[in-house]
Amino acid sequence: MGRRKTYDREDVTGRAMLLFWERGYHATSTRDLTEAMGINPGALYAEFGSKEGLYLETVKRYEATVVPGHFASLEAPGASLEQIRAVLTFMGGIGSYAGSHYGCLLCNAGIELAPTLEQSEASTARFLNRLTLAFGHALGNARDAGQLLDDAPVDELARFFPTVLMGIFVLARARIDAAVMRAAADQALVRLLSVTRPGPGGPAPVL
Amino acid sequence: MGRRKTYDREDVTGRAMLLFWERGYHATSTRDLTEAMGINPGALYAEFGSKEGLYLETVKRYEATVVPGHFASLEAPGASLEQIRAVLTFMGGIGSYAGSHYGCLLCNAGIELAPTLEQSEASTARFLNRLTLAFGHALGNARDAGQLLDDAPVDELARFFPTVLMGIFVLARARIDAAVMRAAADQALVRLLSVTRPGPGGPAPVL
DNA sequence: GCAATAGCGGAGCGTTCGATCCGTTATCCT
DNA sequence: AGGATAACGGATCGAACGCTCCGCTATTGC
Repeated sequence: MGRRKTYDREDVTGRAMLLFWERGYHATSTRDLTEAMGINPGALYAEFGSKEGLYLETVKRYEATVVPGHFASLEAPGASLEQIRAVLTFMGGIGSYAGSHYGCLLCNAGIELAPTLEQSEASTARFLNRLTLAFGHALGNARDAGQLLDDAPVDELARFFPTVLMGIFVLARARIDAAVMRAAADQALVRLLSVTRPGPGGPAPVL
Repeated sequence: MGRRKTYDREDVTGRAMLLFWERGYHATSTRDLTEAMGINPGALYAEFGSKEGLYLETVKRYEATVVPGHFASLEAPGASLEQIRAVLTFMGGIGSYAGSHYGCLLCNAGIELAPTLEQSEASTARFLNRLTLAFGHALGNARDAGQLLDDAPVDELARFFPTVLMGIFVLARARIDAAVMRAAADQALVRLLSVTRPGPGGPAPVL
């Protein structure tokens, strides 16, 4: 009974996410948030408890929507060489997209909040671990399918690629020339190519 | 004439730098700063004009002291393969050092402030460019000395290595397992090894 | 239709922010 | 020594912060 909410929780969470993503946590005030979300302070605190609570909720949403949008292909059962190449190529090119200066919310969180907010540190660690597992999964599949040399250091590569991506996210947020990101991704791809077994079903040309 | 300052400008700038480095810009209040610097607000504003002015001064100091401490070897006239290997190896190992969760002030600035403070974006771009030139310089020397294959993509590698370092800085700040950083640096080293010419004066074993 | 209830709207809470001001104290020049 | 000057110390400014409260409105069950 009683009045119905005039807002949709997922909708307003998404709007808040965009704001935190673009400006960071501290540079986004509750006033900015309520305006962008189209709700009043009372609703914000009834729904999310605190600014921090709202922030953590936007992180959840990011993990549930944005992250899969880019990495689900790597996490898919059949992920293999082709998916790794696609992800690295795409990330190398993000500098050309409008909005790339948002960077990655979880990478931004790792820099701005990890030192002072334990749950933020945890979310970045979770993200890194997820990426490592995803790349490891795809690399393992590739090796099992005979696409990789037998001595390819799968575990090391699975840690290497996410690190390169973090670097690219930093560059994107600082609006560094897109060519730098592209070069970085290309070199990561060359490293991948160097452990790839030639032959049918093998690598497509990278450069 | 008049009373002498009871503080040393470089000393207090250094203290402020440590605070900004550890906590970021917004999470550091002027009160925190004056306490750590051992001066009162009046002195801060007489000396630096504003919190932002002080911050930009700490960035200058960082560029003048901390950055050369890590990359002067690459910028030195005789820099070559050995120096590149040393820098990458060191950075791959920073996760083992106490204080590595500070990350890199200029990388942190690129994430937290680049979107809202133009001069901060510029400082990160300047840093990236500096690293790219430094690696390019050392790689060029290495090629000229016959340490690299003739078709080694010097310019691309000079953009690749700084990007990997940025990724490592993010990981360090988020207190990710040191093994991840090490693996990332190792793979960058392997990529370098793959364009290295075998022979006398050539590469030492990496792994 | 009417009381009960849940959400809306927004004024305003106490606190902390970045920044300023001024009485006091120390130092320099003559 | 003494006047001029510059920095100290810290109280305090207005604004903005995160957050709360309450009168009002819309919706519910009976």
